[in-house]
Amino acid sequence: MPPRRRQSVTIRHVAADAGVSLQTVSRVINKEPNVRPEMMERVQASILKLGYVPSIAAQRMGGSRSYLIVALNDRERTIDGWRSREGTDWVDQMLLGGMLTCAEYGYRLIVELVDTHSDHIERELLGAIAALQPDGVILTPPHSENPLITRLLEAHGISFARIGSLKPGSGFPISIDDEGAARLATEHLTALGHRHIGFIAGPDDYELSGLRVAGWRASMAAAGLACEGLLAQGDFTFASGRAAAIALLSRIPRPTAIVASNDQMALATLELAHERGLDVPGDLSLVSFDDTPIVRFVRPPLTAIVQPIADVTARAVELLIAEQSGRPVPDGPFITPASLVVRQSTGPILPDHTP
Amino acid sequence: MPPRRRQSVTIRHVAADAGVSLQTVSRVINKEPNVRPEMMERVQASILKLGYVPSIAAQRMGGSRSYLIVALNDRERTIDGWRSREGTDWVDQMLLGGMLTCAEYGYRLIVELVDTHSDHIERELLGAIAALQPDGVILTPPHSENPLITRLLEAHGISFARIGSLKPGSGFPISIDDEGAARLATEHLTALGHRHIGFIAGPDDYELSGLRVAGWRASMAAAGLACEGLLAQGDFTFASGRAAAIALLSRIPRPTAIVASNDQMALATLELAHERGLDVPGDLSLVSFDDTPIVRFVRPPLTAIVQPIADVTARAVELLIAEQSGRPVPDGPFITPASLVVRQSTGPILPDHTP
DNA sequence: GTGAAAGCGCTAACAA
DNA sequence: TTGTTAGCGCTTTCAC
Repeated sequence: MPPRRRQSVTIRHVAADAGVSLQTVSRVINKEPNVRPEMMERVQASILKLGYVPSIAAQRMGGSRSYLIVALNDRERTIDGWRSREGTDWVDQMLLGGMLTCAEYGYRLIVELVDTHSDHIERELLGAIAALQPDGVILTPPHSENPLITRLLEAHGISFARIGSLKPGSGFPISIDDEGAARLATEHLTALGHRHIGFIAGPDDYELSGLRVAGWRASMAAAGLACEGLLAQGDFTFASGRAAAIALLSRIPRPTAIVASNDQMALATLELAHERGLDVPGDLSLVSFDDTPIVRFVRPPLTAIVQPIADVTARAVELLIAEQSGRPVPDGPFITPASLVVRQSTGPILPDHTP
Repeated sequence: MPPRRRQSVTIRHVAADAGVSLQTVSRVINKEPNVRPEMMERVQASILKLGYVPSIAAQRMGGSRSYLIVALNDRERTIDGWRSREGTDWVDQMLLGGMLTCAEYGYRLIVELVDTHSDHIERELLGAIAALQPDGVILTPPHSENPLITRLLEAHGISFARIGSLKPGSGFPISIDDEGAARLATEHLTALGHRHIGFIAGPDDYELSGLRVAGWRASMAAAGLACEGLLAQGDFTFASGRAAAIALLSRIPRPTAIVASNDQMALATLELAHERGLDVPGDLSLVSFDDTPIVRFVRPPLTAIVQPIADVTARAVELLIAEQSGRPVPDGPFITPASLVVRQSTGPILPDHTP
């Protein structure tokens, strides 16, 4: 059994070294007002000299913050992503934006996985809250819209951000501009001359699925194009993407372009196109959503909507910490624009094209 | 400013509900012996009824564990990996193995980034230790061999695992079988008839670099082949891989096969081969190390050594927790075998091959 | 502006 | 086997 470990340098040591009370040191640590500059300097010198760093456990016990932010992800989806090693870097991008921003403010980000479709989700979440006492929680789809979760957080007075959700209600609604992104993708295709543009939607339990469809519809309407028979739905898996692509490519006239709501479904569409002897982009243009690493390595590299997940997560952390600190925070919704990267899976339609 | 949050259900509530002392509840929580079964049941019933979960901050304050394990990664390398979005899923695999295993035991994994080549590495690490008071630390290359880090951890009495390091000394040495993996790769090639097998080594500050070279040398020797002029060195980056590949492919006779110490360098070699009009695997067989997602999506998909990072990390967590709990732990070193996935970048050499 | 007090939720040491 | 006591390191009162 390891020895009982104690803090080597505590606030007490600093106080003694600087010749002030514990309280004064505490005030300096927390950058509170009402401390004379010379006092502050003296204390800070001692802190530096002794290499003092406050214990977050003790800070929390004293009734202050825990300096912990929890990022709540869907267990099944996340683990599947890790196991399958298909290059989905959603979690990495969250860490990139979330961890680094947390670090700037002396916070830490802890990733937690919970089952969305479980009856014991409340128990799991309560456990995490009780154990960690986080100062804030970042909800990711499909948790962002789960009333069990949002209500529980609200009841406990814990601030949270809902990534990928724009509904009003408590918690910061924060998202990329899904509708705008879908418009961007569709307009890119109409500008290339496409008139039959299929769309593969995501599942209904993601709010963003509907928004992306709406963006596509709006863009089609603006270009005076019909949508009938050009919408298929998947659930973000490769298999579902294949099924959707089969439906779209069997249509007559065959669409000359397809926008898929995520990379896996786009990849499935690409594979099917190749199987059917369709050249991409010669016979079929393809736009993907997410821009996970692999879409750059397939042939042809896919034109894709880039999801600025790191930016969105960084934003979420900043809002959470600002609220914690009592700083004024605007209401939102907080929408980050997405961008389109044109690669080699989209091209102009031939004027004499007869599908 | 948010309201001062307190634990809603504390050990006190449970004690009152069960009609026992705080200490008895504490004993039940910590599965200590010397509690009558009926007492235990009564307490556990109350815990379940009230939905009690101990606060790790308070547990830590009481002088017990923090239930936190820190995974220490190199800041620059990690952030570069995330930013470049090249599909490296090292962190994901660490989380997969580490988080899930932590969760089994009621622990949490916290990822920390520190600069290896910094003079303030001690300050950074001390800060993390003081703030978090982790029960264990997982060191990843190139931290695993950094004496500044290992000494500091040792001085603080914190158990740690050194991933990718086999040197004796404190901390659990735990690694994949790098030498065996390199042998596996080389033998695969000799079995296909290759006699000029080049090797691109990693940088010297990674112990595994040397081990992989040793495995290659051993395999070459066993097959009665010479190594002269067939060894080049990179630093795991794409650019360095390209330089190394140029060196190897300029040699006369040109190697008919190359083993690269990681994926990025293998990818660089593949690109160079294509530029020079070399067919893979017709003119050049290529084996990669790591098997990150993208190597399955390039043309041709690369034969690769699979790094069981999740397994290794899970192992590290288990050792750390076992030591924490006072359970007996073997000495190690703990070596996890690697495996080879044969894809389409390796093939037999033609008998009449004249490089 | 600064300091002294009490207490956060829990566990270690001790006593019974 | 169980209960009592005294902290852990910090922050919040509330005095001065």
